[in-house]
Amino acid sequence: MTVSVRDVAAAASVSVGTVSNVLNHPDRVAPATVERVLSAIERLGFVRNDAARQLRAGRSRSIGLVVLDVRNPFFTDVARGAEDRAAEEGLIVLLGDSGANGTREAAYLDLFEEQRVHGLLITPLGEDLARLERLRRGGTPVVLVDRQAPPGGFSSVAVDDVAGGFLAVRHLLDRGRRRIAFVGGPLGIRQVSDRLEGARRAVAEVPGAAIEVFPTGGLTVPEGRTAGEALQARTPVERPDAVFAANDLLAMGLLQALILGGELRVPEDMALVGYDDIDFAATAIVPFSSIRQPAALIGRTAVDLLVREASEPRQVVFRPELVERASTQA
Amino acid sequence: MTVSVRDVAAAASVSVGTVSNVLNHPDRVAPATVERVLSAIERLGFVRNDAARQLRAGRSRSIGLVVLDVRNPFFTDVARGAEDRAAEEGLIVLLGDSGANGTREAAYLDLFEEQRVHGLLITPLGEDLARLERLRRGGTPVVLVDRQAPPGGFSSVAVDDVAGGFLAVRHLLDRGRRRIAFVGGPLGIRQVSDRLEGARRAVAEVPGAAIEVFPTGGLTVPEGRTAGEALQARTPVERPDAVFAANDLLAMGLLQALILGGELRVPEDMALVGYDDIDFAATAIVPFSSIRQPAALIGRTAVDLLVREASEPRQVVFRPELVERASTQA
DNA sequence: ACTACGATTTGAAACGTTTCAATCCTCTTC
DNA sequence: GAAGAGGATTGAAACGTTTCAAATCGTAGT
Repeated sequence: MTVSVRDVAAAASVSVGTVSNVLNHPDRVAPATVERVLSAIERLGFVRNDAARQLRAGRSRSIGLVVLDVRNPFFTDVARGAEDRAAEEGLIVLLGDSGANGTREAAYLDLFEEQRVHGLLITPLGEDLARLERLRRGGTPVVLVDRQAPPGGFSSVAVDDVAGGFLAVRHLLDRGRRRIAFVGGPLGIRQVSDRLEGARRAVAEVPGAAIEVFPTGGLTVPEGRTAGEALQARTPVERPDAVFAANDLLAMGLLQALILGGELRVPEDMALVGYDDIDFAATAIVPFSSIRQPAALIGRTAVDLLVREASEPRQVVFRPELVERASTQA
Repeated sequence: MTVSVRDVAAAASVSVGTVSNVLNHPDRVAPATVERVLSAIERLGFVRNDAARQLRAGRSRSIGLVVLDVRNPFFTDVARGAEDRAAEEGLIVLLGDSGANGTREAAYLDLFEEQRVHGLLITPLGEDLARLERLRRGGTPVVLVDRQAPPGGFSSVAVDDVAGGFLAVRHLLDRGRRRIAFVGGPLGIRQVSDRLEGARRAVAEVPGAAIEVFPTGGLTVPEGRTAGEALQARTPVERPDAVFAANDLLAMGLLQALILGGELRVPEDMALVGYDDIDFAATAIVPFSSIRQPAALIGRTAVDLLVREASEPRQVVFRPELVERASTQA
């Protein structure tokens, strides 16, 4: 049925070894022979079988990337950065979406392990890194994405989420707000708890400031909307005067509930800061302030570390920065 | 180095054939033996080598999906739908991003062909389907996504883009607008030219209405911004009073240029309709009207057709619908 | 006790590639 | 004209799995 290297060899009157050499080491083959083999390949419509190639090589040329949510523009930007860098190395990226779900995460890890991926990029869900540790020991380089690893262990590329949370809430306090709401969850996700930690520190520095946590079940627009309705329902005296959302999707949902659904004004009644600075933040119904992370660069760097992993694990940490917009104007 | 089926066989004192049967046809093996093999697998940390598996099987369990732009939420929604349906069939989706670039599209096709994917889902770039036709004849089912195929050829799942364009512009005309701008491009992309075609038909039905095309180099936010600046620069008398953007990312860019960058009001000075109805349209600085397409359902259906492709190619066409928002209020 | 039959298990072949030691040529060089 | 160098080519082994015909075992029926 399908054309194999053997058929090509026969058609070009050479051995299979030569055909393989034409494909992989053209310099070792006489130009005239290369020509002849290439034309046979063309004529027969031969297409390399990657499975056989990998089987022989012992390792594939793809790297697995497991993210928390593909629908979050932050992660697609990371993916894009990773793909670009991977392409430079002749590698391709397989994108898996764990949906912040432990079972799906495990399923993708199984899959990538069976595929003998060249390496693994992952935004791990919980604190249990045993599985990843096993993989790493088995010879598959692993890079933690958007999650700082303790030195000496995994390579990692992350943004200082505690600093980011601090930055966000400090900004709200600077604007004179004192009753801060933190919207985000589940707290089991490291990014969320770190951002909250930073927020608390900022609040601790200012006498009279307080923070209240509005936990959510996930980092999505609908969850944000639900939280917004809860805020909305409060009487003016017991209502926070500012919100820090753990990511921009939540912030979007909050805006929907506060402005479209309710009658609150942003920033007058409630200031808002988000996290990630996705493209859509600048064009939101009230363009909102956000903590920017260099998404594409994170992806790019992750692949970088992966390629060098052979030598030695390294931890890279980027600094987040505040982008001010209308949602926190005086 | 790595544990193979042979090692497991030795450890469990059975033949390799039996190990394979435990993995693939447990019912053919005596319960006690299954137990013994499973425990050996556990003990040795055996992981199936997918390359060898595929080599033997002749075909992989993954299906390739090539989209025009992963950063467009419409396509990630399609991907999500496809993944869900694929998971039900025990298949996994490999996501490729052509970036509306012929070279990258070809590269992904090469890759997927070498991987002997189970099937291919693609939003093809141009009109040249010869390559896909060859693939199909070679036994790899192909489903065209978001692009209608002529009956008898490929399976396809699409939305009637001409109808969508018609719907959008008809709505603008109903609102009393007469000078319509169409923002989109390149026109080589079928979706774009179809939507324009529908727009023209709507205009043709109303005496005194005119349409002007503002071509863009792509369907992205920055391209929309550029087009917006061009609109912005017009004097009031020669400026259109409504815009139909070929997709929502363009619409976002237009909003940025018109409102944030300029001094035009939406919808008073310029009404706006987008296409795709991505989640962010409802929360834009001016929530804008858009033509909704059932993205996740499209993905889901595409996999559905793929699985059935063996039997007979089918063409599915969904109807787009208008969602009205503030950008086209009276 | 003998046969037949079904349930288990076995072991070698096959999938299509790459690698590598061995072989074959063709020129140089002395 | 012989020896040697070195480029080009060959062909078999190996990668790890699944399949399938054949072998083995145990048991029920007569």
